[in-house]
Amino acid sequence: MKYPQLKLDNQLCHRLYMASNGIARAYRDSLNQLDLTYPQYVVMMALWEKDQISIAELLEKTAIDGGAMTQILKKMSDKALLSITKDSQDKRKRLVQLEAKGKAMQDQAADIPSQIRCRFPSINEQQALQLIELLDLVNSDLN
Amino acid sequence: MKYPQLKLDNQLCHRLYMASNGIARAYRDSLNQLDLTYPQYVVMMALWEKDQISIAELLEKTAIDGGAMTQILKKMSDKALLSITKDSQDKRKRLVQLEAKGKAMQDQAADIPSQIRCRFPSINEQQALQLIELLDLVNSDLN
DNA sequence: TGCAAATACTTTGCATGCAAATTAAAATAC
DNA sequence: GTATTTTAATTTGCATGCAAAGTATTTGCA
Repeated sequence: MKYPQLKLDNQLCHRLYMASNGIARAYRDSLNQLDLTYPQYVVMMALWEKDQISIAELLEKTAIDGGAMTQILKKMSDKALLSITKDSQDKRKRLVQLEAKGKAMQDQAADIPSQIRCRFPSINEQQALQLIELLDLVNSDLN
Repeated sequence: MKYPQLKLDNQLCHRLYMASNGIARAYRDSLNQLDLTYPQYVVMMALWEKDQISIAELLEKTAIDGGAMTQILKKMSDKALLSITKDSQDKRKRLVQLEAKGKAMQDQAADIPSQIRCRFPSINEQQALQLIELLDLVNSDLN
């Protein structure tokens, strides 16, 4: 190997790629029971925290792509999880609010985090917190 | 908020999601100059390390999806970066080998890692290594 | 030997992630 | 006050990631 810096073993990004895909895969069984994809679950978490927010605010909280968000919200609206209304103050904005079904789903989702946690026996609490801390540093550098 | 475990701020997975997408985005400028996407770059790194490997071996090293790999290799083959031949021993297998253009690209790619590294001024070397260590633990639990 | 099971890939259909173009409405500029 | 710019979303086209189905070979086992 001519350039050690090009070895896959030395790539932080490749590890993030594998971890991100792998964890999303780990969520799949739990989320299938709620008929949610991972990005849709993220939208639900954002709305459970704060309902009645604009799409722009939802984009900021979730870091989901804007183009994808339009499609995601349409599907979630079709599933009666939420509804979208025009903001009467600023007609460019649209407001997202949870419907009854979406609100009720929160109780069913409450167990998911611990289910996922069980999938990572090699990581103790301290390491999980450390990982979060380091990822926050990474993300802070991404603009 | 009824369930603190559902807060976005407490989600390791969401941070991984943001970091993975964000870093891949950070690679984009550099990779555009080589006319490569990030997964294609990963394939190149795998082949620079070890040429003449089967698609199965490439899948294992890169952790790219099998269905996607077929398409990715086709595009890379169209770009004359590599070629694919049938294994004469086992006709189910196909072997991937770098073409001249793909081999030459390694020199141009050699600067990419340091370019990316500069995008993360908040992370020192020790933290980068620690992050790699923790991600390896995560990935080891993802079998 | 003969055939079911496993392997190595490919194909298909759906759900994003992303960049770029587009539309509509509000904010600013002059 | 109208033109220009900015902001909020949607649309479009392309590249995966993923599950499931399909194809071609090779193994394994009776």
